[in-house]
Amino acid sequence: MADKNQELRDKGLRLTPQRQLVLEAVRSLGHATPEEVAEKVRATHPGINLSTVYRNLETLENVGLVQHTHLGHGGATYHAAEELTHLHLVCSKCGSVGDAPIETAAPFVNTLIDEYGFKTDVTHFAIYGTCANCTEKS
Amino acid sequence: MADKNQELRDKGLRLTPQRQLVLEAVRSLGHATPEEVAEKVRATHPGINLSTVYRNLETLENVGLVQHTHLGHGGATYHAAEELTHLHLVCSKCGSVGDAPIETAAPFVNTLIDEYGFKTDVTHFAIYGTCANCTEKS
DNA sequence: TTTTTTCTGCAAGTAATTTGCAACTCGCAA
DNA sequence: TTGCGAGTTGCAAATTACTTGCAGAAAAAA
Repeated sequence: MADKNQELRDKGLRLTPQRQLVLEAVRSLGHATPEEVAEKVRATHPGINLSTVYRNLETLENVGLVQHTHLGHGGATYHAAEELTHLHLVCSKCGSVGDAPIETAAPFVNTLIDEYGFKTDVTHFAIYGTCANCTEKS
Repeated sequence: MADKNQELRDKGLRLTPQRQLVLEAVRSLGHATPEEVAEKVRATHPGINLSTVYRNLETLENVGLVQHTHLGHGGATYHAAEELTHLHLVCSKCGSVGDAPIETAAPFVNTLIDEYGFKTDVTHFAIYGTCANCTEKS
């Protein structure tokens, strides 16, 4: 607990219960929209305000503890920064979010750098497509 | 002109001036948000309504003449279907949209299919990163 | 031309996120 | 341990981006 306090204070942030709850929620949920984070937090702290969740997600992102990804359809989803070691495979049929190790894209990433000077981090955005499940069904 | 009329009629669509203007705007703009399409169309046809633009983009997408991509930040961008033969390299620093041929990602796409059964079309979403220009500057 | 049916404009409605502001509270400092 | 000041919160209103309902307008078919 002391560590966690430190972790936030080190970034120059105040240690408020709301802030801690938001960070814990993001970490335990893996992938989550702001709405889902709020829901999770409210399970133990009903009074928390949605805009507080939004503000804390932004703040935590600024100090590098969480990051967000656009999984399409306007909604951003957040995850803890330390979990960003995989690609997001989002199924546009069923909406499921799968993972694949980052190495899968390594050659692709290198090609983009070598040929276009474009440095990309494939963990920061979603890869859209159709998952194995949905492919079978159709 | 007769061809273009045919092109829409063949899809079972009515040939309205608004529709034609929206399609032309998408084709001439390359990448564009609904707002930008509306702006372009209004340059020659001030009376056109924004919801008409949205509805036409949706309609045109349904018949396969245009497609949209999520270039992050909630906003969808549209482009003519015939142009969809490249990846979108979006710079998160300067916002510029670059292109790369689809072959660049072919091995990556194949790996996803082979190992995860995940079928993706990399032209449908943006690849985020930092463009060569912005990399130099920093 | 008349009829049928799709489109359009307008206005109101949503959903998701942001912002202004007064009240609050965390952390340092006395 | 108490007090102060800056960072935070809650609330309500504002904004943004898009959607929807509907009546009248205008294509295409008859």
